[in-house]
Amino acid sequence: MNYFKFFEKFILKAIKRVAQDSEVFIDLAMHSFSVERPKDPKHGDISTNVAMILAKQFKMKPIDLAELIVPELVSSKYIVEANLAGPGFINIQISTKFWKERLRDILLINTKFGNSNIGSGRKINVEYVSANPTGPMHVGHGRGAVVGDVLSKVLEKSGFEVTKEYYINDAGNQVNILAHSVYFRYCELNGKSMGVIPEEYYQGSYLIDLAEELQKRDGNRWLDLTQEEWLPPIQGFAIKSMMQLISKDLNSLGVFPDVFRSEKEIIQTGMVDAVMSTLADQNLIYEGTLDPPKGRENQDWESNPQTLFLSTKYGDDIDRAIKKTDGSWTYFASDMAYHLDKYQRGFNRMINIWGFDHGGYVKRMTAAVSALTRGDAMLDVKLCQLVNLIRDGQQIKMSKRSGTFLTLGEVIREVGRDAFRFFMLTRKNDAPLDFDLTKVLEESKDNPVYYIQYSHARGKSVLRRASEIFDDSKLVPEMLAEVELDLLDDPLEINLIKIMASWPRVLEDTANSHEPHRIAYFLIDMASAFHNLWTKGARQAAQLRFISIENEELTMARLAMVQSYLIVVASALEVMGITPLNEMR
RNA sequence: GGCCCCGUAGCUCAGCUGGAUAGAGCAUUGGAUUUCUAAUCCAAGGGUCGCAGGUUCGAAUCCUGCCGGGGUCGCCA
Repeated sequence: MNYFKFFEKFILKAIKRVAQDSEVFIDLAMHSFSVERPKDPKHGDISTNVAMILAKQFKMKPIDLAELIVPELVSSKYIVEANLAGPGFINIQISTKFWKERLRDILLINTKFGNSNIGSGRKINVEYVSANPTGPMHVGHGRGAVVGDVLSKVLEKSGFEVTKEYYINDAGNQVNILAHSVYFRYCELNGKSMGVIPEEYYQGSYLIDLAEELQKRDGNRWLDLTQEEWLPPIQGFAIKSMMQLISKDLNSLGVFPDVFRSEKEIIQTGMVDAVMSTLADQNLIYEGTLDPPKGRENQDWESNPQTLFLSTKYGDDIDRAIKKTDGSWTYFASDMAYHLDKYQRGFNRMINIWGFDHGGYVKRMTAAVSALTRGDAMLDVKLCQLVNLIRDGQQIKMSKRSGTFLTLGEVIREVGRDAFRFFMLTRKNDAPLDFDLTKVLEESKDNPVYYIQYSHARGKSVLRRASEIFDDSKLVPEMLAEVELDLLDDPLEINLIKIMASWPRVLEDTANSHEPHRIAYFLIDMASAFHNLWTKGARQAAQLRFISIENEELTMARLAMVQSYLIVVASALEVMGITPLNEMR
């Protein structure tokens, strides 16, 4: 249960009663008041600006309206106090009874606590990574993979029917170069003198490995053929191998796309042609010339007429080319077809996770989606900023030539899946991220992964200790849900419970904003509240220790809280794709 | 030159889609160890939220214009 929504509904009812009493008609469909947690705890648990927002409709001063609302609120058994403050805020103190009930919710609903139905079963497509199958992925791809994967899990928990999708760019120039690069290495292996590898070819040694594999499989049968003969099969072989490599790395990250969609297939089945003729029917395609970009050197610019899509009609800055001079479709053209393909598969909500260098591409794609679906589908593009790799305080300069290129697979093998996933979400996606290979494995509170895992291990350790004293059957969540919880009354305890109770809200906000980093920050907050309590009990106030032999009732209440904590941490970690640790040794 | 993103404490960054006295970690200083794991905790100092206007009861948040940093700019994907 999202408790903010719960009280929002309650406030709404109170408003209705006040409106009735004062014979005012108010338009509640338009309500947009806030119900939030004030920064200052002195202002209560929740605070609403409803009186300020609706004052005009009531033709009253905010404060006068608030005074009418307050008595209505206090009638709830869950509200112990409501008072007005400042220019017309209503600050509400929620009863401890309410928080104790949330604790029971957690114990009974377990890891499904926080699940909601805001998606109401609607389909949504999350396209992520989509790295070109021309080489191994780097950490930047890993960031996109984690962002997309965690977002997908959040959306699933929020009642959407999610499809995780990877678009394979297996058509066009880059995969041609790939084929040539492999063939070059293949010829070298077979003793043909090839000279220096051309600069535009992919240089990486992984292609030598690939060529060796090819030779092992086929011997020298491709050697003396024409390009027309060798290119298609070798290209197919190379793409397939690269995709295996990429999938393997994704899997080791815990990322498993549901669908791999091939660009080549989309082109070959004629979807692009079909889409373009539809657009032509709508007069959205024309022959024209583009102006050269201003302010930079373009000595090679030739103003040729070309086939353009009228993306300016849908908010783009200029119209965009859809055909190359050789007559083939541009990447944009096939990407339009691909997005229509998604729409036709039933997705009118799409999220794309892209690298930051594709920022200039967003407007034309959202324009294309509105044109192709006549405004029925919406596309949200999330751009992930660069990841800077750092070791021992020094930035690792990535250069494919000098061989200081660290692939995603290598980094995951070094730091582990869980740490990598967590750190990828310690920044919002559009901020650059420093990834420090040394710090990630550091065992201290500077390292949020350890901080959180340690708190979980501590909780587990309490339960292990408890099971030496009590019967195990008493310690399972369902049984702990039955214990008397009123004995939990320390501010630190209530604070922890409040944070745990806000988990559903965090999930909802994340699902609505498409910002998975919020989960990471929530976990840090919650772990901090737990450590506070722990340390205080262990050192400053022995009466706060979770287990006190002489008071079984109190101990059971606290074990219920610890068990709840473990449940919420575990489910937040689960969403992040991270395995909670039971002990740190 | 056009477009997109960023600018918040000495450093790295949050800031709940417009709320009250702007937060956290690191660093600095001073404290807590007969423990359910000190791999933790507590306290203190530290700010013209890049600048200037605008919108309104109210702006770090929305709009406009500058300044600074990054990205990107026809037939690469």
